[in-house]
Amino acid sequence: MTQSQNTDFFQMVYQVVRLIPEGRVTSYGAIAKYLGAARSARMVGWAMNASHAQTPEVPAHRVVNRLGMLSGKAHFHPPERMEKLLASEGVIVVDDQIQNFKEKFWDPEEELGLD
DNA sequence: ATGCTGACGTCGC
DNA sequence: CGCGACGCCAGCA
Repeated sequence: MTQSQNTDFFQMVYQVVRLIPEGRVTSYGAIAKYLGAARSARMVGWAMNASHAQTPEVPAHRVVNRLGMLSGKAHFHPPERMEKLLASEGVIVVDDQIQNFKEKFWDPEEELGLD
């Protein structure tokens, strides 16, 4: 935390999202919570908005709402790209809903460690 | 400069 | 147990 803590929030989100292993998914709130902004889940999604501009392509398709629903699917290029990527990684999506979401869920706090 | 919206989530009633 | 309102912060009208 020696660094700033302003707009770096976005960078933090990208960082965590990039750590998501293939075939796994996480939720905006999980990331936000891990960053210490559980009430700022919206910002996580907003960060995803700019994620496409990031050099290391951020796997935003691995980030969904806590319901396992492809809420941001409509924001992809094209929208079907999201489930296509997920399906390519072994994540089954039906009706914009991830199957076995709880099983595919990847919690940064649990995988990366609380700290 | 002010206000509303937005890829969500939690708290309240 | 179901629905409503609020909070978070940044971008855009």
